[in-house]
Amino acid sequence: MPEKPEVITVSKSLETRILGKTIQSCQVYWDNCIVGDTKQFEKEIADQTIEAITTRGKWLVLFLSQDALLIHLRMEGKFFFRSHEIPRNKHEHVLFTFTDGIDMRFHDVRKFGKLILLPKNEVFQLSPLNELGYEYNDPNLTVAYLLDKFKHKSIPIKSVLLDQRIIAGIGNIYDDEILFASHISPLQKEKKITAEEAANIIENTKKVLSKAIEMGGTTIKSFESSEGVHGLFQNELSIHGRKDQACPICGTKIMNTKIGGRGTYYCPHCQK
DNA sequence: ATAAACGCCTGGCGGC
DNA sequence: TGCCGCCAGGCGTTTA
Repeated sequence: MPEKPEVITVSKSLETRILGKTIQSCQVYWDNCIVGDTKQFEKEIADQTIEAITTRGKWLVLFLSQDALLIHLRMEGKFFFRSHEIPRNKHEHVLFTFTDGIDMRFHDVRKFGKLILLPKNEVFQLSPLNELGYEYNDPNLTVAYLLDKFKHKSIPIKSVLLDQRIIAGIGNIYDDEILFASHISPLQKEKKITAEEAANIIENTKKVLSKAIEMGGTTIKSFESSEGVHGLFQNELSIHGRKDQACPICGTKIMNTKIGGRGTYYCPHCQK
């Protein structure tokens, strides 16, 4: 499930493939992945050139001649590049055909991904980007900010880190890794988090995500970057996916449970 | 007002 | 071997 590091990997990959290219036409084969009117989307995006690519939270932001194209990969969204002559795979739901005859194809088995076309000059002030919290490396992400956000609620810290309105870009895998590195139980209620623990969370959020970005993200079955290049961070995961294995610090058997409906891995000895 | 539950989706897996 | 039911899981929507 692409989180910030995987989205950045895809973004870099797209830069090398499509920057400066012009979209000749666009065909949508699954209406529900387009937010707004599909026919309008197809018509509007034609003849626009890809000028820049960035990310905000887990969103890919493609700056075009007139508009910004926002893409959320959700669970299994990815891009493939194919000559326009090659028949469409059943999971390829949107085909962007460039003027050089190459398609960029949005492939999404689970059909959870979303694409939105918005005016580019105000894209960060509009929904959904204006609802996102700070990026993992934003200097505004401080202990005071987190404690203020935590103050009135009583949900587990695990669920708080998944709340994109507070910190944008953390998903289920890095959430477990950040809490393990911080020695905090995912079940800990957020309002009981101390200033020292909040500082740990911030520090480890930066550490874990930076390292993962450096390594190209985590390759699991549902993530593959657009050129088929795989990330390497899966070899660095300390806790996520290691049910019944020994904790790398104390050797205690790693627990797997559900918190807020999400599969959660933690060490019951190291994480209090 | 907040929080839990549901719905969207399909491939893969365990059980029989 | 084949079929069935269940699960994963981000996030918007609905219900409690």
